[in-house]
Amino acid sequence: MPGRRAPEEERREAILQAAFTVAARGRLGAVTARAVAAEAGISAGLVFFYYESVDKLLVELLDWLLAHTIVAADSPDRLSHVADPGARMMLAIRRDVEWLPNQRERVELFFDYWVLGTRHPVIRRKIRRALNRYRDAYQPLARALVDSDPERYSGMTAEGLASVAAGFVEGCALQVVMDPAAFDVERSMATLAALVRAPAASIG
Amino acid sequence: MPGRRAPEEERREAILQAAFTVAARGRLGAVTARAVAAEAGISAGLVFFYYESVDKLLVELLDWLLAHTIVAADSPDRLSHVADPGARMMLAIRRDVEWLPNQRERVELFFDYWVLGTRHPVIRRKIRRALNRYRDAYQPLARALVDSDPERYSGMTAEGLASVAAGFVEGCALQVVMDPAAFDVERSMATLAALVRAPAASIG
DNA sequence: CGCTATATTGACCAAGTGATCAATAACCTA
DNA sequence: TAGGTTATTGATCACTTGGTCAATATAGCG
Repeated sequence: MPGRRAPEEERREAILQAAFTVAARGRLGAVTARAVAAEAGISAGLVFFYYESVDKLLVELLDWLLAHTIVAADSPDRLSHVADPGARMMLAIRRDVEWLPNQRERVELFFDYWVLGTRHPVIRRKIRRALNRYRDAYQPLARALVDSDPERYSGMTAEGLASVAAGFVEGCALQVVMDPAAFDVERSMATLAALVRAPAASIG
Repeated sequence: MPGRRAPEEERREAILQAAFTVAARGRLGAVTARAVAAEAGISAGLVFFYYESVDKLLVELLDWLLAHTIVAADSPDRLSHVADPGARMMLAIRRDVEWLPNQRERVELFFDYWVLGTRHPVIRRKIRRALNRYRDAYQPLARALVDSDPERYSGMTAEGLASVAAGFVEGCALQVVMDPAAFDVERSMATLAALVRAPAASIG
């Protein structure tokens, strides 16, 4: 029954939503034109009417993903009442790590895209930027920490510290995706805290 | 020209080798029966004669990968002359991180398998075990470090420390695959060293 | 009520996939 | 040299994929 209309923007969005549903259910590999169309309750051809190729659809889905969920840049307010730079840093990391298990689907998708990005230049660029943005989000905190006692933190740059912090969270993300049952937020955070707290002057 | 024989084991191995060549060139997605056959200079059908399915071939390739390269369990001898547990730990991490850039192809493949594993139970199990084995390989070092001064490292378990160490290396692997040019071994190690060295009693 | 524009369909295509299998050529043995 | 064994081939099948497109039903407009 051709001809039935829907507001244009809604249709586009509905298709994107359907693509996400399919991806959440069966990962990126399941996102085919036909599968998305079936999920959206439309014909396959219509997918190509709104998105000229599956590739474009995937890129837009990545944009949607990055904009809506991946970047945990929201609510930095909860940190504002914590004065100590070190505690702020740890709290920020904890917040992100705690957030991972709830969003496993999306984290998995992100890794799918990440792998896809190694062959797809456009996606690679987007993923790189997202990761850089994520790392940079830690820099203010890192700088505050380093500046709070330059002598104590000599040899450590804000960039480096931010990089390690982001890397730690990413490592946790890896574990969450790989073996969700075995991942324990408290254990990871406790170890990180103990590691950083340890005055291991002999290490390195 | 059918009928030409080759020693059986050699043929199997040659096919596996061809599969790796193809995978190293075009990632896991490029490993099709025809591509492998072409690389090995044989017909497509013969691939199925030696490996009953492409799936089985992929699993065997993963085994080969894990056995031959991924696990950096070799040469723990270089650590033996380092007495200090902390220094040993750092040296072990450094050794693994330094090893990453040279093996980018294989690390990429490993991540391909890792993603594939989220849908393929057999592969998932193998990957999990490999990662656990890798983490566990750090445990003796971690335990020695913790035991060397229990008071100082109170609140830190050998398991947790090993997990964080492995996670750090995995994080570096992520960076190497995503943005090889931007990855700097020395910077990563220096930051880690500085982070651990910092007597940040206030953190956490 | 027509007329135009367009959103929508479903058939269709070419390409590529895993897998099967009869035919066959080379090998080994007697 | 003959004959059985088997490794090897390449054609072939069924299926899925991205993508195209003529046909068409609907909506909006006069």
